Parts: sequence; C-alpha cells; structure tokens
Amino acid sequence: MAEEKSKRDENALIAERRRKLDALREAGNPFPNDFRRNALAEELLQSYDRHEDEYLREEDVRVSVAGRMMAKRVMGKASFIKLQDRTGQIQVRLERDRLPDDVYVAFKKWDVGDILGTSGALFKTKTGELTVMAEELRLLTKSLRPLPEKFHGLSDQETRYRRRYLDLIMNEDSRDIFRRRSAIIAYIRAFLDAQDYLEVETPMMQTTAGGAIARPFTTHHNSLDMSLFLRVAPELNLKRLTVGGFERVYEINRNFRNEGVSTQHNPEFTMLELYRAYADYEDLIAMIEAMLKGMSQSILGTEQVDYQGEHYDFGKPFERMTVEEVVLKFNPEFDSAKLRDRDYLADFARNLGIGVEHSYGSGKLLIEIFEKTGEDQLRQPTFVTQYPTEVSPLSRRNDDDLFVTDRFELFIGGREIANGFSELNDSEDQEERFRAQAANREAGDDEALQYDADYIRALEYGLPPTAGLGLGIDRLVMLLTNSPSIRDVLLFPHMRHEATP
RNA sequence: GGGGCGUUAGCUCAGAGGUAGAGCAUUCGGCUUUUAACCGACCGGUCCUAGGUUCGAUCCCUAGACGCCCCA
Repeated sequence: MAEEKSKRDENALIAERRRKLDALREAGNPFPNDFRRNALAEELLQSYDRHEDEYLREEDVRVSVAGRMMAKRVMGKASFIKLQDRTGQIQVRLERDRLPDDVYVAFKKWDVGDILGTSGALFKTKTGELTVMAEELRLLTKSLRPLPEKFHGLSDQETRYRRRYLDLIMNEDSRDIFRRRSAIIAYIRAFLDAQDYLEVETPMMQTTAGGAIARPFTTHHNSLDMSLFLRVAPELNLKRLTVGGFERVYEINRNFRNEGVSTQHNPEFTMLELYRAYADYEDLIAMIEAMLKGMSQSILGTEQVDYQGEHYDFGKPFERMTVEEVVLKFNPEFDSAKLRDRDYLADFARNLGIGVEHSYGSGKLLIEIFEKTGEDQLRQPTFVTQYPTEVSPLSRRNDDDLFVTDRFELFIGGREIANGFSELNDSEDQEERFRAQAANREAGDDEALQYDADYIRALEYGLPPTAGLGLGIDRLVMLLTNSPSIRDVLLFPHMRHEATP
C-alpha cells in the first residue's frame, strides 16, 4: 500500500534525480560522512566581507564550507553556486580547470537542493560579493525532490505547516521565528534560574486532570489497565512540590486541551508555570512585568512591540483594572450598584446573548460579561485583578472581600497571556471548592475540576503561603514575532489528515 | 456549529461550457565574474474527490475532503 503510494508520488523530476542517484551508487557511496567544514557562511561574511579582493588574495584565506545548494548558475566552464548553512548563504565559484579532473563535469549533473561540501580560498567578485574559489567539491547528500521555485519560494500555508522542513529550507522568516522562540524560552530560564528557581518536570499523564478548567484528552495504560488523562495543567503537582519544600519551582512544558483548533488554539501548547512561596499575587505581577520588559528589550532590542498593525508599549507601567472596573468601563449602561446582583447580572448577560444556566452564580455571570464585552478591548498590556471566587477554585480569597480572589490575568492585544494568583492553601476551603466543582460536574459541566483527594492530603501537610502563575509561551512568541496564527510559532502545528483524493 | 474565500504542472500563478496556459525548475545545446544569470529547443496535467445537468464539464449545480479568514 505504502509502496503503491510512493510510486504514485513519483513524477518525472524525482525519477530523473533517482536515476542520477543510481549512477552515483555505481560510482561509490553517494552519502559520505567524512567531510568536515571549518567555517560558517555568516562568520565568513562578518570576518571578511569588509576586506577588498586584493587583501583576501594576499592573505590566502582557505576555508571549508558545506550546505545545501540553493542556487546554481552555470556559465560553460565556470559556475557560481550558493550554499546555505544554519547561519546563512555563501557564494562559491567553480572553475573547471581549478578543480580535480572530472569534478566539474560531475557537478553539472547535481541539482539545486543537493548538499555539498567545498574547500578553497576567499575572494571577491567584481560586484564585490565574498566568494569561495573551489579547489575541492563533493556531493554529500543527493536530494531527490525539487525545491520550490527560487523567486517566490514556498508560500502555500498548508504545505508550510505540513512540511515544515521545506518551509525552513526556503523561508528565512520562518527560521527566524523559531530561533526567536528558542531565545525567548532561554531568556525565561535565565531569568528564573537567576532567582534560584528550580526547574522540574511533572507527569503529562495523570489519573485526574486538575489545575485548570478544561476538557482533557483521555488515554489508556494497557498493562495497568487504567485510564489516564493528558494533563491540562501541571499546577497541582507543582504545588505538591512546594509543599515538599521546593519553594521556587517552574516547569516549561506542554499542556493538552481537548478543544477547538484555531489561530489562537492548538490542542497541545506550551506553558510556563511557576510557584513561589512567601509571595503573593502582587509579587508575581511585579515579576512578570519586569520579565516581559526585559525580554522585549533582549529579544527585540526595544520595549516597543509592533503586532499586526497595532503597537504595544512594554516600556510604560502596565495598566491595572479589576474585573468589575472592566465591566463598568465597557458597559456604560451597567448599573454599578448591581455588580453582584444575580438577577440583574443574569438579565444583563441574556441581553448580550450569553446562555445563562441555573447553576451560574453572580461571580460566573460577571466573568461571562467580562469575557464577552471586556477582554477583547484590553489592547495595551493590562493586569486585570479581583476575579470572582466562584470561577477561581484554586485561588486564595481576598482578605477584605470574600466574593473575589487575589488573582490576576495579563492581557495584551485582547488576549490572555498570563494567569496567576495567591494560592489557596487552606485545605478545608479547598475541599469545599472541589465539592462545588464536583456539583457542577454532576450538573453536566465536563470542564469542571475533578476532585483530587491526594492534593487535599498534600495541603493538609501545609502549603506555605505561595503565589503561582501560568504564562502561555506560544501566544507570547506570537506577539514577539508578529505572527498572526499560533501555527506560525509551532514547528509542527496540529493539522487534520492530509486530504486523500 | 454558521458564513465567506480558495484548491489548475514540482513551485508561483493565469484561464475559458468545446484539443489546458505562462514564468521558474527539469532535459538537451551554447556560454570562465553570475545575482530571479542569459540565449535556443524540448518536456511536463487525476484542472481536490464523487455524483448531477449537458451533445460535451476542469469550468455550471449538489455533496464531501483539505486549507485560509470571520462569527458563535
């Protein structure tokens, strides 16, 4: 079956190259692995591009470079090619009479996309381009599939996502996004490591899916014959570690949520979660703001972030509003005396087209109205605080106002980037909150938190006063790479099965 | 879940109810400083899939697949 498919997949271009590969096999091993380079394209440009041709010839700078042949311009007995390595491209000049016998004739059969190694001396062409004059040239890997057209490159979105390797070969912009993603994560690690945080890894497979309000994926362990959930968050395990005395912990890893796929959502996505004992949510607000400012400066070289036609100022102090303030600001007709009046909130919500369930209390209704009318308006970096207790089952209640918790979310460009709070460390209060969630579950809410008895047991040993937060890495990378879709910042985004005609 | 747009050569794209087009790539020939090299010749197609309408459908209609975007 697979064989038939691969045969159908063959076209004349591939068949031609396969014939060339057959000929190479006749002559020896077409996949040698004994060539070693001593220079990279970008390094050479940095070191030598400022020098004149005369200087280069005098110095006789001999280098070995290797990479994928991205351009091939043959002019009879001489050619120019471009080799692309991980840093960029370097031009190579081939002259038949400077190369060993027959190498140039063989080269003429090689294709754009083949991987080559070459050695020679640097010089500059008459148009001033730094170039290697080849004295040795070897084919290191034969490429059987033709690359996209050299001028327009690969622009088909679907192919770019499905064949990321091809996208990376062809699109420097795409390579840049993933280098920047790596730099962002490295920045976070350095930032936290400098504050004595311990990086940990906790299970992806859990017997109860806790720590976030979300629908989990399920799987099954055969030899133990037990159902398992892919985690929706690492939260409860990280707090268990805080109980254990790791007072500053973080994890950067994948979460899985069995929900829709969109430009903002991928079924698996990367989160930073961290916990810090003897701190409250205000400490984390200050920390995350400092981290994002420093990150922007480090990654972009500025605290001014341009994103899809909008401009976000990371330089100014981030804005602060409570949930109730947001609701009042964007709903001028809302009666500010009735922010906690369940009947008023229910009517208001229905008028907005929100489906109101009997089980919804005023906290849930308030947050529904907030999400429907406010979130999208929060363009500049804004910390929203004082989330209702009803929708914050793991957060510590506010000392002065038990209706809300000491919780914040950070919004940028209308999107939630981070969510954090002072942790609920009263095991008896947590037990009650779990029961309330369990009741919602009974009522049919399959996103409600599952009761986690061991977590209660851990809290009973004593979780020090702690604050924690989660930060969506993918959305942050989107912001700092000006990417409109989460797929642009995931190397292998989730896609449906490829269409089979 | 609803709506809009798209799917044609390896890639980027035109196109019309009646034998399917271009550029690049490939193949062959020429060319020792090119920059999307150039000049000449050739080659290359399940027009996403299945049904329907029609003398005839890749084009029109219906359904589906996949992708992009918007809304819930």
